[in-house]
Amino acid sequence: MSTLDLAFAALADPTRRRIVARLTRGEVRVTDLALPFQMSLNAVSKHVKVLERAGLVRRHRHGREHYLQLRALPLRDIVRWASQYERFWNQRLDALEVFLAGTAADEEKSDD
Amino acid sequence: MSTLDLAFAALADPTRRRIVARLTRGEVRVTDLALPFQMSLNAVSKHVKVLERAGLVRRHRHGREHYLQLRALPLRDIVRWASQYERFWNQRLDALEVFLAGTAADEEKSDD
DNA sequence: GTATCATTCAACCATCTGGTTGAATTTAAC
DNA sequence: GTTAAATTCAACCAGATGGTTGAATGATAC
Repeated sequence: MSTLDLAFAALADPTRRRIVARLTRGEVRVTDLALPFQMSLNAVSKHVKVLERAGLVRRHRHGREHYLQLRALPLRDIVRWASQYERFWNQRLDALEVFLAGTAADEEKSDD
Repeated sequence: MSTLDLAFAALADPTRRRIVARLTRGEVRVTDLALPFQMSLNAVSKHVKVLERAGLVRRHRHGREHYLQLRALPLRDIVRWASQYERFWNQRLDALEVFLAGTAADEEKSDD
């Protein structure tokens, strides 16, 4: 599986996106991370492992505690990949915009 | 499932990302779309449906032919979501960069 | 050293996924 | 109107996913 595959797949789960969001506030232990979630610690632990495999989380052990840290580079790759298509979301959003855009045609082949 | 969930999940598959890329060159029929892929037409058809459900592809029928069109807005949502974390991939890429960055500390809590 | 805390490992389960094949549907072609 | 084309639908299958519970591991506390 490619790194992009892994990153996209990891972020497809809302629990894992919440974990990513949580990690912006700094390192957390697995147990603390799991607290606000309505699922077992084991389930959260598995989610963390998915994020780790995607390179989105780094872990460093300190005794029996595992501290988790955000690793954002895969997010940059995702932004880069998706940004290729920027010109496609700026154009032809819906019929109204087509109308409003009116004569301001751009170079792309137009179809509806 | 949220729209972000669906978009991330849809893009986690390399075949579907190839389909998205292909659609930037304009509309295609399902059959033509399927040609370069080493899988059955049915498999491609299913991939297209996943992209449709995620709002990344629009279909309009013209007789018995289904023309597929890229819908890029969900990609914009993904870029928006991931870009929240930009500050996290610009900082502390690895130990070397930390060293090179040297005294140029920023406001975020530092941990390793 | 024994009890306890933080975490993972392992097994299990239901559901989803990505592929297949074969039949059905709808439209075009002759 | 029969044949053929474009596509989906349906059933099936193997493997992944997201959750559970219970046991194992490893470090701390006392």
